[in-house]
Amino acid sequence: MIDGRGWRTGALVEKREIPMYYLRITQYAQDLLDELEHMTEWPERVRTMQGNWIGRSEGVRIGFPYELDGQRHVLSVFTTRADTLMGATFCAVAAEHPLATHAARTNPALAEFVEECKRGSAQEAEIAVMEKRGMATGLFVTHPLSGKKIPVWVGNYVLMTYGEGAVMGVPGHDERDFNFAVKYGLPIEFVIAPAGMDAAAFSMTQWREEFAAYGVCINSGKYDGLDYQGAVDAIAADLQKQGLGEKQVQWRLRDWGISRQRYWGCPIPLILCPKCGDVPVPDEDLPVVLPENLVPDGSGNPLNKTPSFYECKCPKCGGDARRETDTMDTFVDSSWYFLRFACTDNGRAMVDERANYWMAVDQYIGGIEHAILHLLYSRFWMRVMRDMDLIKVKEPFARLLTQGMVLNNIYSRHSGEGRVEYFHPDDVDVQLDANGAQVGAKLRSDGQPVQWEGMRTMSKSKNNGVDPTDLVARHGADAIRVFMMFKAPPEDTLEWSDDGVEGSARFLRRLWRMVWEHVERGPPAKGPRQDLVALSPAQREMRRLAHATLVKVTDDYGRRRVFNTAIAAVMELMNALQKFDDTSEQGCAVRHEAIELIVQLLAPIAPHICHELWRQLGHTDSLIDHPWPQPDPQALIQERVEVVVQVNGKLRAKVEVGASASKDEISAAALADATIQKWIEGKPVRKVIVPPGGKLVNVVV
RNA sequence: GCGAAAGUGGCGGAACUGGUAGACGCGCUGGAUUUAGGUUCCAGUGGGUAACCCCGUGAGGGUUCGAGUCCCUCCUUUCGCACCA
Repeated sequence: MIDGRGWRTGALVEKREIPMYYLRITQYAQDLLDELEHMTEWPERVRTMQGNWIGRSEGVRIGFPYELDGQRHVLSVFTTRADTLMGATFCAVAAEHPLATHAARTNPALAEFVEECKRGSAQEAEIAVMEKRGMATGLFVTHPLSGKKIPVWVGNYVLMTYGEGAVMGVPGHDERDFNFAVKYGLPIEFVIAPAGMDAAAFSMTQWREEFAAYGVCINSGKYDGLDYQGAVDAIAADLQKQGLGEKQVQWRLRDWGISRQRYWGCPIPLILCPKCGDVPVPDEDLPVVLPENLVPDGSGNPLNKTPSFYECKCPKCGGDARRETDTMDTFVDSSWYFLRFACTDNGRAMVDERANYWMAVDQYIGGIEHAILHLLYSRFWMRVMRDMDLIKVKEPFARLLTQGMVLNNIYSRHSGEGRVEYFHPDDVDVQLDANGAQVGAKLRSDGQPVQWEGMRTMSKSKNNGVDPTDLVARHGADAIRVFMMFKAPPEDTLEWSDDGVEGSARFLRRLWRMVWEHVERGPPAKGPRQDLVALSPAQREMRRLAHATLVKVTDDYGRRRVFNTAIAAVMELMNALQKFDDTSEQGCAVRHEAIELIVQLLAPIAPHICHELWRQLGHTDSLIDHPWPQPDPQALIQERVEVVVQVNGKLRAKVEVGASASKDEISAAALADATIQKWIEGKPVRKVIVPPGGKLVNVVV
């Protein structure tokens, strides 16, 4: 939608009331919220976002009585700040509220305003930034506690979909109400004294953040002196006595409207009978099958123009009826498709017993953009199926990984008439300065400059997609896997880079060559033989590094679930091993052990190459059947360790001490160091701090 | 606007519990090998400085012996906001 018109047809967009089918997700709000707490294998931020989306708030429903056409009615509002009720100076209702409709009947200006509000956006983001406007209805309601008459306004910021489509206006203690009151000259009353704020600071013209703070009731008659909770409790009790309110839990979550006015979705299996109402399609007539020969012409749902689809008989009374032509939101399908993988061959039921065996999904992967809707709808759908005895589990996804999207460079040229042409990064040569920073880009075919628009999500329209099959053919699937796992943590966006893939391929070639040379040098059939006591310091250090890498990589894969640092650790080990040119029998045995570890550690990332290298190393079993290696505690022991010495928090020297040195020994060694002596010369040493771990000393002078 | 994240060299990122900032890789520079290009190998690579050193994790303040990490204020970017899915 652009400027209130559809971008394709130019048609004016308007809000319209359409009867729709809703799924009552709100009925499960509490359980959907409660269970989040136990879903520890989901990312924290997704759980937080879902919790906020469900949006439980505890407050008070308050009734403002009024008379209309001689009959007594009550305008209901919900508030989390019932303590401010005595400061309510107006009420505001949504444009769709019955009171607004009623008042508009006799008030043309109001009718026009109401119509204007209805034309406005329904999107939360747009409502939030639009100008707050209102108009008096001329109607008044009675304040339930003070008995004062207070005016009812129509506000374009009041949502019909939240609560009952009406709010009380407390300009003294709500910023939105304050601005509204100032704008329209409505009275402002201050009824809360925020802690630590001087009462003289109250202003009738300038909003201050503190006005909304909790505090003690003032100017509130019998409630004066009560704090937030005391006032809420007392006011709720008084309202309840009069039948004009009670404590209530309100949810931000709305019911799920699933009707879509288009034909390429799953049919809603209902028949609309003028006599019997909405009648479900009988089981034996399911599924309802859509015609496949329809072509949308841009003027609404083609099913509405297809009598062969919508004309039918009512299953109850046999009379002429009309089949529902709205179809379902595609989120409906995505809410349970995963269950069907367990029972694809069952054409008689949604699921069968096998789904109970396989569910929940052990590891679900999806983009962060699905953090709320898809993942919440699926959780809801499972609960419904469980309540219908179709399945036994209620949480669909045991562990969730929200992976980042893949980005690539975008290059374009903008022509005069606002047209844009996008060029594939493969067809562009990049110009670099002496540091390797990108300073420009040219199209290879004509040598003329193109504009770089940064790294963005791969898409057809931006012509920056990459076909993985070409790359797999050129470098092998292992190299692509190593690149993708190495480039960034899986949750982060992945910036595509041909050079990066090249680097991963180079790394794997280096590994291949290293194993090859090792195997050539001596028959591994002899097996690794190490006399641990007789290892030289260099051999011992090599062996320590290999086992330390094993510990780190195991932790990264297991507890931390990050792969880029695991691969980096293996690369480090390989770099060290390449410098280790010890060809003695002991040296070869140490190298053999380290190489085997590398092959095993890398196998989850580069399975094909590692499988083959494992066999080259003389094994007859398959690597995938081989148990994960265990570190040798003996190998991890260090005799001497390096200690970093700081003076006033700045790194000044490094000293070596025995691995079992005490704190006193460490600080003595640090203070004895010549460089440190120079730094502390002439200044009294006030403190020497040796934090646990014994890897660092800070000398404070 | 609201909710959720993120911001570290030329680039992607590392630093896990407040303790050596820049691991690892890409790129770049120089050299070796090569008829040449590519490949491979070696060395260097945050900024300033002749050096000692100084400065540096989006900006500004604070806590601490010590802050990329904790606290406060602000800026920017990304995701979501219910009819794109």
